[in-house]
Amino acid sequence: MKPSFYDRPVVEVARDLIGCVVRHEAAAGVIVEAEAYHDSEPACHAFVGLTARTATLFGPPGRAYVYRSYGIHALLNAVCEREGVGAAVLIRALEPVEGIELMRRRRGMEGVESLCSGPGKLTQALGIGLGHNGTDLARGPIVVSARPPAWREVPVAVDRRIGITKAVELPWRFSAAGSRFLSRPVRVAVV
DNA sequence: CATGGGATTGACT
DNA sequence: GTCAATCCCATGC
Repeated sequence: MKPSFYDRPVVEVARDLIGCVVRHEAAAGVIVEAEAYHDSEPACHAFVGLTARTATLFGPPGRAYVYRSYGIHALLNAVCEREGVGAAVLIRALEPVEGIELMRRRRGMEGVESLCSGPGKLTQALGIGLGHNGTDLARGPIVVSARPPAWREVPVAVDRRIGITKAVELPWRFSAAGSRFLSRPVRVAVV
C-alpha cells in the first residue's frame, strides 16, 4: 500500500487493513486482526512522547514499527498518520496463505490455525525481527498489499483491544468476522 | 545507576 | 485457570 493509505486516522487504517496481505520473502498471510494505537491515549507507546524507542512511531507513515515484547517476542505495527504524530496499527493475526510449510518449521507446530494467531506468533512464522524496525512497508522486505478479490467485502467486527491495562474501553480492535485464525474470539458487535 | 513493567506465549495444574 | 521466561527502555533516585 502507498504511504497515503497510512496517512489517515489510525482507526480507519486499522479497519481497512483487515483483508490486506502481509508478505515477507516466501511466507504470506491475510490480515484478520489488527488494533489501532494513538499517542493521545496511554496504551500507546508514543504516549510518553518522542524517545529512542518511539522514534519510528513519530516518523513517516507506511513504515514498520517492530519492538520486543516481554523480552521475547517481536511485534509488528504499521506506522500511521503524518510525521510528528505517534500512531500505528498492531498486526495481531494472519490467515496463512503462502509458505505454510516454512511457517510450520519456524513455529514448530502443525495446525494452520495456530501458526499466525497472535502478534508474536505471526512475526515468528514470517521471520520478522527487530532488524525490520523502520523499514518501508511498500518496498520491503516486509510488504503489505491490497485485499485480494475474495477479501474485498469482508465483514469487519469491532471489539476492545487485548492485553492492555490502560484505555481498555476504546473499541479499536478490528477483525475479519467469524475468522478461525484470530488470537482470541470477538465479544461485541459486527459492522 | 537501579528498578519495574509490559500491545505475549506455551507449559502446566 | 495460573505462571515463568526474558530484555529493552522509561523513570526515578
